[in-house]
Amino acid sequence: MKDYPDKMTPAQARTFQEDVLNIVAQIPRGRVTTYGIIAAWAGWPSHARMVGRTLRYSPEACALPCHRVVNIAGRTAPGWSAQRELLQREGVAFKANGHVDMLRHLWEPDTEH
DNA sequence: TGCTTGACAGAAG
DNA sequence: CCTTCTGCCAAGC
Repeated sequence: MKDYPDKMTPAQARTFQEDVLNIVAQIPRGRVTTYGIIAAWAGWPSHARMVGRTLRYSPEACALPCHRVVNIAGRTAPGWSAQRELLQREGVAFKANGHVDMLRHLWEPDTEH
């Protein structure tokens, strides 16, 4: 038995987007989370790419700390060099390979402070 | 309707 | 560590 639906209805797509933005808004300063984690928390484990799409194309995302979302390897978004500086400004440590130190900064919605 | 594109993830070489 | 490939799935064309 599957624990999640096969496809999103328009209504579910709206909910998904709201949940994504909602979660992103909760990421504490100096912490980061991943696309996959956000997708899973929104109830759609296999929709990590949708999270990226939502942040990329939602006007609301601009007002949120969307720079605190990186991929699971700690790599910042391609074509967005400013993201790294925004994070460093918050005290996020980067490893020698240019990736975020996930072990130190990874944050999950249910582990809030 | 069918093929291509990603702000992804994971495995392989 | 980096590149490439596969699986993933909504959007665009």
